Amino acid sequence: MATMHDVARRARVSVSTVSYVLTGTRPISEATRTRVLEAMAELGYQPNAMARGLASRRSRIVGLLMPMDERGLGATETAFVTGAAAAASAAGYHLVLSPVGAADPDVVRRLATQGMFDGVVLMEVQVDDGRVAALQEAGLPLVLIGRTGDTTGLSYVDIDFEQTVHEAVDHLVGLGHRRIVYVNHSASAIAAGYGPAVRTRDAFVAAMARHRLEPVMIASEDSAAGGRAALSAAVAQVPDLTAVLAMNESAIFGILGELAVRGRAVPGDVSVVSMVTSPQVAELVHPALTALTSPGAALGRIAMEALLRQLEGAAGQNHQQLLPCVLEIRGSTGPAAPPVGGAGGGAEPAGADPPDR
Amino acid sequence: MATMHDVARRARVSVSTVSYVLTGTRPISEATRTRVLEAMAELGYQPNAMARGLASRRSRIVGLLMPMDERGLGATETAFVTGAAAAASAAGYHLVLSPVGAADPDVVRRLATQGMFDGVVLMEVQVDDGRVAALQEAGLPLVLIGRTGDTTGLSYVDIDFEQTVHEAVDHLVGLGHRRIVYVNHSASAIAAGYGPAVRTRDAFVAAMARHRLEPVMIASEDSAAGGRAALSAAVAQVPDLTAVLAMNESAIFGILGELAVRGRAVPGDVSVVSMVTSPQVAELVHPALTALTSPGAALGRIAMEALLRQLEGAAGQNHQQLLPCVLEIRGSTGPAAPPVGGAGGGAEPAGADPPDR
DNA sequence: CTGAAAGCGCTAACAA
DNA sequence: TTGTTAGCGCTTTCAG
Repeated sequence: MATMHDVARRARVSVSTVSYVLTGTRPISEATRTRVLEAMAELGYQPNAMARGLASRRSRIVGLLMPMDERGLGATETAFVTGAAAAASAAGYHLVLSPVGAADPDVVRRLATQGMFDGVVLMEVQVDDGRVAALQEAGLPLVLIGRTGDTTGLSYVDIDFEQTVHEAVDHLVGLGHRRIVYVNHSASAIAAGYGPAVRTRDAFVAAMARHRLEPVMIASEDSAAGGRAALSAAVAQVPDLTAVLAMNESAIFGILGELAVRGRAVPGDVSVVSMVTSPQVAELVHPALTALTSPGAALGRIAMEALLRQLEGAAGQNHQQLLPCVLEIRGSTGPAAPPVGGAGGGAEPAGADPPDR
Repeated sequence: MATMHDVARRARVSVSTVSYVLTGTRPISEATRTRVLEAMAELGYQPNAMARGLASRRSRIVGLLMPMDERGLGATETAFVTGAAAAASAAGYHLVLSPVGAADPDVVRRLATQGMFDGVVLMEVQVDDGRVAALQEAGLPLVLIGRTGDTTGLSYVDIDFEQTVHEAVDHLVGLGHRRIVYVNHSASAIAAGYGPAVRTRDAFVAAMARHRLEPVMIASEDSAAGGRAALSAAVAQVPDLTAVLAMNESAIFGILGELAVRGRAVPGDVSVVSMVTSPQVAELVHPALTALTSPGAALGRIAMEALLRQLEGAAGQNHQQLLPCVLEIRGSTGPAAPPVGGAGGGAEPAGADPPDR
């Protein structure tokens, strides 16, 4: 490993000159610059990251802090990670993945004071999240994916759940649906103050109220089995429901499976909308799911870019941004079945509706 | 940020003593040790990661190098990442996620010579992968997830594709199936020497030969649409097929969808086995998929542990390990339909099968 | 068992 | 436009 001294000697300049052509923090004559550059190339020189970090107090490492439970990451969270990683990499930063549960702010505090991170992106933020305070106390530049309850003085990027729910409900109501059930995340997630679960719940109530409809919400475990149970509960509570709204990539398949088992055709008898879903997942089933596609990788990228801007430029403004999910109509939604009618549309030419386009 | 000097002063010892209680590289009397520890606690001291790295030439950072194309990661790859991250974190190492295409060994070389990584895990290894050579030249401890063609002198952890395919084929043959079609990854992946695709292809040919059956393989794009096309191609080539073997988490849903559209019941008419699949995915559909469950997170964890052992202990042995996928029989496989029989099982109790449409 | 001091490879004053 | 040099905070000889 060639060092800066080697380069300096070979280019017949001082180390500081070499350093300055590297950092560009002071003017260098074209002649010496090229001499230095040549020397570097000839020696295959690469600046030592640790030495740089120590001397400059900037590691060029950013952290991505995320809880990683046994279940692993869903498609949406994975997209955040890859988006953030790509953005960091593109800007010449390294991205450290740190598994840190929302429950242990102490681990976060330790990480923050080690001087390894120039800044961090915090994922899966809870409405009341101790990690945020720990990070702020450490004075570490910070961007959230998700939001705490009080966001004053914080930078965040999040999905616009309110708008997403409203759009979903409007779509269904526009098709004539009135008995719509919302399948949310688990009761424990809601109780824990998991933002997406809490915000969609509230938005659903509001959206239904706007249409003077009664909001029925069912909590569901994040699994196919949970989805089946949820659908059963939904039908028990609203036997003549015509539409299911869900925000649970894992449960959605159980919901569809249970509908099939019960002989309720999609979308003939029941329309299904999946919120915060990736197109890949939506296309997995037949008919493909009408969905509100999550911004996915874009969210991770935007969060990372906001953080890097904060690191490069002088701190300054907070970046607060909500990204909408975009409605993509596929085959799983259709006009509501006529209010009375026999149970099930068995007589309809089932093959007739040409779902996906 | 308190430094070591502060701690030393407060504990009335020299900096070196503080350092030694931290690293444990030389005996310290119990008395001074506790004095130092107290001083640290009182000051909330955390050793500076960069300074440590510079002085010790060990960053305690390991890299996870992976290609990250637009599509993002599948469930299996995500599991590798989380497994590796957890293992690194548990051992007190930081894990840097670096997106590095198989196509740019130069980027790898640059990363390797920056002195940021104590070692790296390389994912999605191609049979002929320039990154491996780049890493070896840089003298960086290295563990692969996947394998190159020639593995002498290399450490790797990989799925035992040969065994996996044999087990899958044996399962189907044991159920009486003889016309089995294998749906592999895309033709371009196979051509590029993507290990899983190449190895399963060869293993499938061998497994079928062992049973004196003709191996028919169809290449499929990694998408639901690709799966539909693949199933169509399969039926075109083997109209009376009774079983489909697939190793393509994305295509499998298209395959199932197309089977449903063609009125072929699963498993009544056609049995389906999905290889290298996570249980979550297998449970997504109805009937749930008989699958060879991939070791997932375990693979990432084992690879990382092998790397860390290499870093801690004196280099030494290569770790070469193949992990089996375990056969989990669910609802998508059953006895082969009788060799002649009418087209389709129209007379069967239709309620039994899942027609999700 | 403990201290003093020489770096690790770089950045950034300070000085020319 | 360039050189000299004092650190950055720690590890690790070398001495006691």
